[in-house]
Amino acid sequence: MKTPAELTELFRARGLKVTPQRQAIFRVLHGETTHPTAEAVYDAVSESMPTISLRTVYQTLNDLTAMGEVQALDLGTGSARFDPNLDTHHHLVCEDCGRVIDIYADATAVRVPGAQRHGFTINTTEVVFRGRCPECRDQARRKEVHG
Amino acid sequence: MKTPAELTELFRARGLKVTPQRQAIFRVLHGETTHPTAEAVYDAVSESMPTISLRTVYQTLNDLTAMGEVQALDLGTGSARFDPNLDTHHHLVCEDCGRVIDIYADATAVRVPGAQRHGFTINTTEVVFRGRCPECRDQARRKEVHG
DNA sequence: GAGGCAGTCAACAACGGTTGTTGATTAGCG
DNA sequence: CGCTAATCAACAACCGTTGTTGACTGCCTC
Repeated sequence: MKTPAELTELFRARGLKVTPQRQAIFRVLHGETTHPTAEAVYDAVSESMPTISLRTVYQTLNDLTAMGEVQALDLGTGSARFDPNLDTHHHLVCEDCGRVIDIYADATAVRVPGAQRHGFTINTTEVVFRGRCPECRDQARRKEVHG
Repeated sequence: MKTPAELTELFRARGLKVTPQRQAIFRVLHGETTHPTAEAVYDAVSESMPTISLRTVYQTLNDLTAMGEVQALDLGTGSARFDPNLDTHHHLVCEDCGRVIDIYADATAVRVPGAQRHGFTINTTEVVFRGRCPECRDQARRKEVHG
C-alpha cells in the first residue's frame, strides 16, 4: 500500500482532513501483512492513541476502501478483513484460527467457459485456499491424543 | 444432491426423525440450482407449509451441512447460501444482486507454490468470479442515462 | 397401537459485527 | 482566524443467526 505520506496527500486531495487518528491508522496499515480486522486495527492504534474510538477506525477503513487503497475481504471468518496489499494475489485461510496469508499464484488460466458465462461481465477472479495452519494442526493433534 | 428418499434414509440412519417439515425442505432443495439463502428456503417451503418456522429451516439446513449433503457458502453477499450441488465446481457472483451461478472450470492448475505454503495443510481451493449479471448491468445503464 | 422422546412451534432475547445518531468538543486547513 | 470536518462517548439499531423456554405434536420403535 501507499506510504502514510502518500495517503496524506490523497486524503487532502479529496478534501478529507488528515487527523492524528487517521495518520495513526495509516502507520499501522503500512507494511501490515496480516489482514487485520477492524478490531485488530483498533487494538493496534489504541496502543499509541488510547482515546481513539472503534467508530473512527471503521470510518477511516471505509474511506480507504472506497478510495481503493485497501481491499476489504470477506473470507467467511466472521468479520471483514482489510488487506493493504493491492497486488493481484490470492489468499490462504486457516479454517480454525482465521489467519490469512497472501498467495502469489497464477490464476489467469482459470476462466469461465463462454457457455457458462450467462451474459455476466466478469470483473475479478479470486482464489481462496482453505486449510489448516501448522499451529492449529498441532493443537488439533494434541487434543486427539488427550481425548 | 441426493433425492428426498435418500436423505430420508440418511436421516433415519443418523437417528434423526423425518418430519414433514424436513421432507418439505428436502423437496425444495432437490434440483435447486439457485444457491438459496435460509430465508429463501423458508419462503419456498412456506408456500406448501405456511406454519413452518425460520428456526426449523436453519436447523435442518445446518443438519444437512453437517452431514455434508449441502454446502454452506459465504460469498460476501450478507447471508449464507446453501448449495445442493456437491460436484467440484466454482461460483460466479453478481456484485449487485448477489445471484450465484455454478461454474465448472478446471482449477487444478492453480496451486500454492511450496515456498508460500507456510506449513499449511490445504484442503480446498475455491474460485469466485465476481461481476455483473445482464439484468443488473442493464439496470445500471438505465440509471446512468436518467441520471 | 401406544409411549417416549425428538422435533417443532411461537415468542422472545441475545449474539457479533457494523452502522446510524446525537450533541458536544476539537482541530485541520484554506 | 474561522469554517467545517472530524472525533468523541454513549447509545440504539441493524441483520443474520442462534439460544431459550415451555407447550404441543407426531415420528418411530417395540
